[in-house]
Amino acid sequence: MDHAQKPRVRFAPSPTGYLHVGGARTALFNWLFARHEGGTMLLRIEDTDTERNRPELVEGILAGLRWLGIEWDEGPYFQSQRLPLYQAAADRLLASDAAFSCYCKPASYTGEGPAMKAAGEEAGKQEGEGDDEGPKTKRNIPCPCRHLSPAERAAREREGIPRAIRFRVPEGGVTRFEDAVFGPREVQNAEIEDFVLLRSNGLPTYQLSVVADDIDMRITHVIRGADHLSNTPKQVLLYAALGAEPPIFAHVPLILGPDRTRLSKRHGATSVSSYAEEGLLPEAFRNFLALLGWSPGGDSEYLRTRELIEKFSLAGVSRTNAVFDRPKLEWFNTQYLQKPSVEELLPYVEAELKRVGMWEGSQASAEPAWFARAVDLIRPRTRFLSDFTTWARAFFTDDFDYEQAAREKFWKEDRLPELLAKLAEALAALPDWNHDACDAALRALAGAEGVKAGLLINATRVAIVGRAVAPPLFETMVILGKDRVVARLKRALPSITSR
RNA sequence: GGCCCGGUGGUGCAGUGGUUAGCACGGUGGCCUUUCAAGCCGCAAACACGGGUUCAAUUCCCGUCCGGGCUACCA
Repeated sequence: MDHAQKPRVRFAPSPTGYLHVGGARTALFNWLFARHEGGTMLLRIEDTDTERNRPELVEGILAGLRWLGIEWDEGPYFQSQRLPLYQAAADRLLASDAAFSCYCKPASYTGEGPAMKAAGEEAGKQEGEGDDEGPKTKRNIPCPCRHLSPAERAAREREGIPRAIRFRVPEGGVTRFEDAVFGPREVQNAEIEDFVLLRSNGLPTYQLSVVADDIDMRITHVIRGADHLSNTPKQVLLYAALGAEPPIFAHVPLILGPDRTRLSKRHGATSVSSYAEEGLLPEAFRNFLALLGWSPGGDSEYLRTRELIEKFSLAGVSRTNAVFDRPKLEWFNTQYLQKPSVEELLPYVEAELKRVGMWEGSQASAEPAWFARAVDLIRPRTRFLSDFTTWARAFFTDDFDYEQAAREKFWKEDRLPELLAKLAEALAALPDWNHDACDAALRALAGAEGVKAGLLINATRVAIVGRAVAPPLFETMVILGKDRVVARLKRALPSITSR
């Protein structure tokens, strides 16, 4: 039955930090794939490292996914609540001699402490700890416990030495698998060390828990960052030892900072939540992220989510690391601020107005139709949601001020107070309040006074919205209404004089 | 250090054993225009380098360089 073959994928973050853009992109690819294939997406929290795990961060990760609009069909599952499964898997491996007990002190049998290269430290992850004393070379010295006799093992058990469980990697041969992105892969088993499955505290390591869970949850496609590519052979070995068929692996390229090094804090905002706070539209962020390491082919890059889902395929995933390009992200945001229907945008603008306390009791909240017209008028000039409450503030509240640069640019002319006072009078006398009437009244005044219409237009704009950059004047006047325009014109006079 | 992956304008992606090497962002010039955007039109800008293989390499192979990943009782 093919309905039984529907793909099952998962996003499996570890709560050691917030949801960062790399994780978000991985989640997005899984989600797009699942939706495209009509499959199932699960969420699994990989919290088996009690040292680094911060339970309180889980909510933030979920919030980030929700903001992005990535919904999961199952979960979240917590590995910390599934420990018996891993224990059982370890027991089976021990029983079949595919694993063995190790009594070494952590890392004591290898060459030495961290012999990592300078570049490896950069991620700024944890404390550098060990100093540059240790040997620069580190060989994969096999763990001596691999060959312990039953008697020796029993002796150690009697002594109560803590033990970890390690996988017994086959002596020779090669391990192969096919990666949907990187193609056929082949690794000499001799290159793989006897990795730890179960720590001495009884908790599983990533290698064990990820495989045990992916088997148990019937995951068909493992779509994850390419940083996991090198460890995949270990997992393939585990699948075999556990008698399970491995899933299809698809490793997606990493996201780098502008300097082509791993994206990190010093490259600026890397958490999804910071983009939410900044006033980006989730769909814009999704569109941007989708194109990092994936190409739909074709010329257009502005792809609504439904199109992304339609077009997504693992075949289009690139093997080259991608650089996070902030300017392009902003471009996408302006696209999503301007192209979709106003109705789609309204909820976001409403939320933004509420966020800064400009919603309650406003015309925007009282008159939905007016609100829609105002947003439609303002949005062509916005780049962020926050623009609605910053430069477009005067559309929603009388409490605004005059931008200094605007005053200097358009309030130079000495006659302005006099002219604007006359304009206020003329406008107040208008029987009908519409674009053409306002336009005619202003131009008539300009003609009569012998000044260019532009002078009045620009000065008036600053007077009624406080900004040099704003929507076309007469449309703005119509939205604001006669009373407000006249009042604001009069209110501005003293400020112009005192310029 | 060892093992592995990658390398097309500044950036994200297309693409091909023979192409005027395509699109988008950004940059730049112009049009439009009451401001500023948007929009439209144009311009500059790339196959990392060195060897091969081949009639022909951006494309296939090797090396170098550069970048990245893994090499944890982290994920």
